[in-house]
Amino acid sequence: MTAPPRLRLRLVYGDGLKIGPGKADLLQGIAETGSISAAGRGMGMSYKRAWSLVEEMNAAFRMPLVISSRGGAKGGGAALTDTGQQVLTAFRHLEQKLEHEGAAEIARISDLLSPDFDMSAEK
Amino acid sequence: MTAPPRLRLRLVYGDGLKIGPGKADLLQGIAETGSISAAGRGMGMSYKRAWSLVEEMNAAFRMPLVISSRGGAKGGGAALTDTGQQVLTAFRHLEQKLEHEGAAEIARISDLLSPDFDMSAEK
DNA sequence: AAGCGATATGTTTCCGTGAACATATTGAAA
DNA sequence: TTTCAATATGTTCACGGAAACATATCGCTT
Repeated sequence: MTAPPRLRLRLVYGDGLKIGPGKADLLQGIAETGSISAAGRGMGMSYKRAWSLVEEMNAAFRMPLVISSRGGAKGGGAALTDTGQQVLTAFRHLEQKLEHEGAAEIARISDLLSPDFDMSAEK
Repeated sequence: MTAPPRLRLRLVYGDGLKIGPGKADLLQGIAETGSISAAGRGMGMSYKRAWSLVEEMNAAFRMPLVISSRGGAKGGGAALTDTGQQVLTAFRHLEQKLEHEGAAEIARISDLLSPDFDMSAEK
């Protein structure tokens, strides 16, 4: 039996906006660390890139998903807004549903794979 | 209400193998046209790329998903094997399930988007 | 035997995305 | 009032993947 795959899912809106694992992980990281840069570091992402994604998300929604502050005791920080938390939660639920409800189809594909296709190195 | 997003989902196996919308569409195109190049053309993909994807898939599964022949009256052709048809069908079912079962979560996110984010130009 | 259309495969060119580097700004704490 | 850590933002550079270009091969038709 071949090891199950990781599922990657993203919502693609008509314009450039895409919401996928990258943004979801970033939101989660910000919620956990209280910092854009720390969240980025945690997932091997440059601050520049992390900040760009945050900016993109904040611009796309009615209300920002992330609020941030500069200066102060610890230099600044960031946190999820209520909207941000909602988006993250909904996305995670969607991922979970897919994994559970789609188990049969996924297995059907995995079982057809060549046996020597197991977890090895990844790019 | 913001237009619903397109859902893109892919299965990522440990090594380089990824199965997503591109390969699924290609398989479907081959089934419909009976030709790798015609399928590629139909989706704005070079024959080179289309063929590379086919080669990749054939190598990853126990049995090839696509069989092809060269020469002959019409130059050659290609078709899905039984395995190929199974993989395509399973993937499509997975997509449909996601769209149906995940409608609530998707709406939850879409409703938070800025109103002026509708279908316009796409990349 | 010549032609055609599609598969098969290699080589080179181009471009967008992210990495790397650089700097300015902010405000509480020491 | 100096320091500090994180936000904010711009610029340049390198790399990988896809496109573009180029051939070779095959086998039914005519």
